[in-house]
Amino acid sequence: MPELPEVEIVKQSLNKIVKFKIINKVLVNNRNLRFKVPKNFENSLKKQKIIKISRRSKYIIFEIMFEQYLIIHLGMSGTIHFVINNNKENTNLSFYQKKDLPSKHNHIIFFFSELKIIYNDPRRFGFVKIFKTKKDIKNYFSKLGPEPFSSTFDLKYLKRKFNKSIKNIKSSLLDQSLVSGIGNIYANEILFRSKINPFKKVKNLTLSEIKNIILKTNFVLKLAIKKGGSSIRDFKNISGSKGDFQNEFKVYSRENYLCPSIGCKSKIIKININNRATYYCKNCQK
DNA sequence: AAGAGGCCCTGATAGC
DNA sequence: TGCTATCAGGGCCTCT
Repeated sequence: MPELPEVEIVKQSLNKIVKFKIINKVLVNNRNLRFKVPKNFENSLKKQKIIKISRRSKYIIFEIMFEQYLIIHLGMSGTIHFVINNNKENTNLSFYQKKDLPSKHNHIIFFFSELKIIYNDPRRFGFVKIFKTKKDIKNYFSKLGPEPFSSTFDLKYLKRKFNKSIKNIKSSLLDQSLVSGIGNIYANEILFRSKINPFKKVKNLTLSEIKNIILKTNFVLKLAIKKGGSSIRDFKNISGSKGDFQNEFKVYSRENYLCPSIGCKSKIIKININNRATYYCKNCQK
């Protein structure tokens, strides 16, 4: 599920339902996530007020009074959903209520006065962390490259980085220290729409190709956010409804389908690059 | 020291 | 039906 657009959707929903609310209680059912959930986790958050929820790359950040930061990473299979308390059926939050809740793998539950937030993650590649100072969280994110929408993710920046790299463009887009938030689905989709072969060495990209990559990165990610993200296996937003971007896939998970470009008779190829499934059209992507 | 590969884990699906 | 193998949206760690 979770690349930048999906995490962005979750973040937006969380702001609608728990911003300015107080965490009454935290229950950890399973501490064995990607990293062990620390012993003081529950107590650090108990009775604390959430100021706002933001996002950096694929991380959700809860800013909590006073000067405390909770980050949640959803890994490969993490989802967040919520349940309204029985006695509050008719709150204005009912609209978001999730219909059928997963029962297994509900590892962490955050209780609020009229609802609870549940962190579910079958594969447990996700994790939570708490930072006590702004400096600590800043430091934690210091290795991340710019956000794709940020003005520092520009032609000059990429050209400079690409000149020093022997990598191909596909693995570069997945390199979170180059640009943060793009995952395997969107890397494939961005390259198709840029008409660039995933194997192409970044050193050999022309200026107009790099420009195009920036443009298409923005286009694809923004469209995905607008469509509510991609749902390919499990739920997506916190209400359990699916996103629509999977219907916009041009190449991802479309091996042997006809290339969607008008007039192109080639079939979409699937091949591994750095152990990640890579889909592309040999004819359109040079 | 950048870059490639292994690995953490469960569940869905494909193939026999 | 029931087994085994393969694959999945990520990122940390180790080795070269």
